[in-house]
Amino acid sequence: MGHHCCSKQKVKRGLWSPEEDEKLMRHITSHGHGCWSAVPKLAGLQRCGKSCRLRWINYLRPDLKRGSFTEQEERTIIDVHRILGNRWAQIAKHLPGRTDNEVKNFWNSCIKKKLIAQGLDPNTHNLLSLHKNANNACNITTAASVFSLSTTSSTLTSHTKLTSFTPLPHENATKVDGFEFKNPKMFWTPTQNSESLIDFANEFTPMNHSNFGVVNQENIMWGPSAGMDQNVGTIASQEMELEEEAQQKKRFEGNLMNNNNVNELTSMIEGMDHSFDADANFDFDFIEAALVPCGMYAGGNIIDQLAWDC
DNA sequence: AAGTGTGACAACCGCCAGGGC
DNA sequence: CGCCCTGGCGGTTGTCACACT
Repeated sequence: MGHHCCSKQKVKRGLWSPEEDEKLMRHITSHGHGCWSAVPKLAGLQRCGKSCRLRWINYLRPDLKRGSFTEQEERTIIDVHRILGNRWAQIAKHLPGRTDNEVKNFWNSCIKKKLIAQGLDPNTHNLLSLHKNANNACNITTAASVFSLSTTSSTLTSHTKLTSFTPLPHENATKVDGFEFKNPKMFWTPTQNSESLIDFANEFTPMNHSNFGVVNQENIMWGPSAGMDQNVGTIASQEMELEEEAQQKKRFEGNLMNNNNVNELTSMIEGMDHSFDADANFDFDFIEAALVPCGMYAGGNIIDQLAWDC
């Protein structure tokens, strides 16, 4: 079944030949693509305009990065997917030179299996057995993010929800609420209203400023900073909400997450002595002091940052 | 050597939103 | 307003090379 743009013409389908690539490449480099539906005729191709567009975007474009994904790119995909879900085009924007199709294929053929092998649900990034065995000690052998965030909206300020956490591998385990946390670098403390960590996780919203995120060797995530979004849950008018969003957006500009500063931050944190203390409130001054030199702290968090990219 | 299974990558399909008329 | 066209997106299928039996 042809598309609107090519229904009247006899169109070729399937894999592109080197000759077709050459024609398309020559046409676009000298004339630009303009209206894609006009490209096949102008370039002398018996193809649908849509097919030409796809071929250019996914294969012929000169700024494409070739070769396999690096470990760093893989981490980025996992981290962003945890937050955005299957929004491949958005995820690809965090990987210069990679296309949404490429990211999607890589996810489906590779990352998905790795996560499952690690005992993680690739859709939610939760532990596969987390809900079934909420009262049992939870042991895993592979490092993963300590917790993950999922969203139901692109405006995460009012919808971000902490949904799960994952223990880290270490011989010195600490049990809290039946869960075995191993070698925690940092810890958030349950509120007085939380009967268990699960409750806490389910209750977590950006309004709970006193609670905080966790770090392991690979991933860092953290909750909103103290002093911001205090009124997110009670904003009365739409104007106020829009104003709040505009201010946040301004704060986050130019402060994109990347693995370099994540690694830098991780090494800084690991260099400090922060022993696990389930009763203590998280030391906000510490995290702020660590984040500012890395250029990652702008009164917001990674999650919001990503949301604004949508 | 031939058949079969599998994984990676390429391409297509249907849906949707936005813009022009 | 509805209709049509277009580009963008995500899910899915097709293709091919390679490994295995």
